[in-house]
Amino acid sequence: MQDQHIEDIAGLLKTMSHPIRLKILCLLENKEMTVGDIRNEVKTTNANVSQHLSILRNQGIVTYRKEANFIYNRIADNRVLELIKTMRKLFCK
Amino acid sequence: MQDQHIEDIAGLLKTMSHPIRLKILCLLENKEMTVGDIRNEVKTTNANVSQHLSILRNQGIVTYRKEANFIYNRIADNRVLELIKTMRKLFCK
DNA sequence: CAGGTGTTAAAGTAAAAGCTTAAATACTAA
DNA sequence: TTAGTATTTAAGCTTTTACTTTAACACCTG
Repeated sequence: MQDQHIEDIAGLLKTMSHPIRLKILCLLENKEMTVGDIRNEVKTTNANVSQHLSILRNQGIVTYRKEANFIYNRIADNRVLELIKTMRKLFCK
Repeated sequence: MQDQHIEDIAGLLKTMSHPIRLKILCLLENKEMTVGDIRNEVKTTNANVSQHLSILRNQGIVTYRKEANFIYNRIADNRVLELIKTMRKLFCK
């Protein structure tokens, strides 16, 4: 594996390696959610959820659409969805 | 996915998310290597490689055997091997 | 426009991670 | 035992990460 791939994948894993962010990704696996929706599932503040979403967006993992004054977040990268599925298969038995 | 699984997987990803550690895991994919072997591939100090190996061992990802005054490291968890293969398929095109 | 809701941004602090250096340990071989 | 090689440990320092709080911004509705 080339060093550039190593760097890229390490960056992705780092982004995914925070429990709150990983949980957000799992929550978004099959649906869109707003910041408020997510905050109801992950016990922390709105601001904190927003900060974690910002990290996920910067990494290109999550994107969103605006509607009224809600922002609906969803996973933007199908490879990440595949990766999550693989991890569930391997580690959730 | 249960919260405990989220925590566990996040911990695993965190361990794998450092470029040096991820590279070590890729190097160990098909063979055993000593600290010195690894240090030749990863440009850093012996002590630093040893510290990263210690983290990988504590996580249960890497194990080792002693022979003379060399220590041969190898991957201990087949699920991690699977995960690396999946990542290569998804992200190294 | 004014008030309310949802989201983001900025600043500060505390905790964790990572690297370097130097010393310590473990083993081999002369 | 002594010297040499391989690896580990510990301490110190710097950088990064994470959370909290507060203020700001965006959009809707009356």
